Amino acid sequence: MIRVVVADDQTLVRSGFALILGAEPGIEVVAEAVDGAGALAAARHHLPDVVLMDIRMPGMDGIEATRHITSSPITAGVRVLVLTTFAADDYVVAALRAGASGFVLKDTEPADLVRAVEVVAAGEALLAPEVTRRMLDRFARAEKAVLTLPPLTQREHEVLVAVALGLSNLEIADRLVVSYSTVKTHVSHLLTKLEARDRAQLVMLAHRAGLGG
Amino acid sequence: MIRVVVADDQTLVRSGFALILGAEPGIEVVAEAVDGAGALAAARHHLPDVVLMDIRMPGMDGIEATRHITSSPITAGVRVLVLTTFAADDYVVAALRAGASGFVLKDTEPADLVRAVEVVAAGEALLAPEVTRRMLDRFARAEKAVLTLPPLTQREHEVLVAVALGLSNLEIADRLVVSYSTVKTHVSHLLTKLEARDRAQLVMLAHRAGLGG
DNA sequence: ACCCGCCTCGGTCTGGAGAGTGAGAACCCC
DNA sequence: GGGGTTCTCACTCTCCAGACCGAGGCGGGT
Repeated sequence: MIRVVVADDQTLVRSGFALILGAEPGIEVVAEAVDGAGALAAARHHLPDVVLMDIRMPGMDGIEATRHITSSPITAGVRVLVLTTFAADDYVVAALRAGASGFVLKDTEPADLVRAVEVVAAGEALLAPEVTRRMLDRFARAEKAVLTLPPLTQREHEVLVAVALGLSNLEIADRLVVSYSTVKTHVSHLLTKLEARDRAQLVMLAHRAGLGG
Repeated sequence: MIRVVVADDQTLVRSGFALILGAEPGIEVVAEAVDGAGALAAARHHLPDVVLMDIRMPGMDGIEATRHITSSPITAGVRVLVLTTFAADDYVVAALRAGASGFVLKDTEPADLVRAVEVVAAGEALLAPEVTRRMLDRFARAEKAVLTLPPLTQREHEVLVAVALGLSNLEIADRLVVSYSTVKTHVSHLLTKLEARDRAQLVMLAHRAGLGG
């Protein structure tokens, strides 16, 4: 039996979801909440499998409540399924950062809502297709932003990584088991190839290229 | 009518998927391919709505083929739904970077596979629950990884940002309209506070703290 | 009035960074 | 064998980075 808490400030919406879920044989709605604080309290008290959380609520909003639930050891294991009307980017990202396990739109078919609850209760995550598309776009854009480095030799690449870690030439020499002079040669080549002036710019470029975390 | 190309090197698997999809009223399998090159050729020739793409294939693999399909203007609009046995992180990330619109596991129920094809054909994106979970974890980890800096004064913060950009002390002095000596003082304080040895480490720490892009 | 933190500036001194040059060894390709 | 690239190492020289010192102005808090 999947135990669910439904949190939404709009009575009609909340009742509707509770009815839909309650009608399902394997699902039981153990509590309802009208704001974030209530949702948090219900989560702590009932320790449900899933909290169906609206984002826009008076007082503590759904994002904040989600953050508390997912970060508190007391409510560890309680999954949050976020509900919203629009798939606005800011909401999605904020909800994901807050630790939400799912993101579904309010115009979802009842059957899909039930399925989403079941999936999330099983420990999986699920996003509405529109939301997934937006996330993938973000992913793609984030990846395109990285700097592409000119072709570097194997050794130069290793030295660049070491430089990006903040190591001195002497430390790099020790790390790669070569002489101090050799390291300086490689660094000098890197400065030329990457059109950098000093190792500080080298560190910057390496990080922008995704080499240093 | 949704037109689909099925690409998989394993004959049984390929035929199975083609049968499942072909049996659906709204779906038509227009071509099959046994490797990445064949998938790419079929995509260019038939311009299907969806290419069902296996990752592991001889010669050009599914990732590479996906990259070609999504980046070529000829096959613009052709969606790629990636199929795999395991939700290995590297595969997922690589597929997403390559521009895949979906990611489903081979043990998916036939009905869910059909649904995935329909969703992807509609221009949306869809990920298998396990895959979504992994992506969310990545998201969460990427956010948690940022370094928290010790309290810095306003001026120190400005100098740190400038250092992170790769500027020299003289350039920073010009940028902030102060003397060279003043910049050195601030930098020296930064080195002490952040427990860094030189400005290279300062650049690294600044980037890890999310100050430099 | 006093203290304290921040910002400002100047001085000296040491060490490492980086430029520039030359050169030997290993490897691959034609 | 000759030409190319890469990796290796050494030497000189210049210059900035950074440590360390002191000091004045300015604002807030006791």
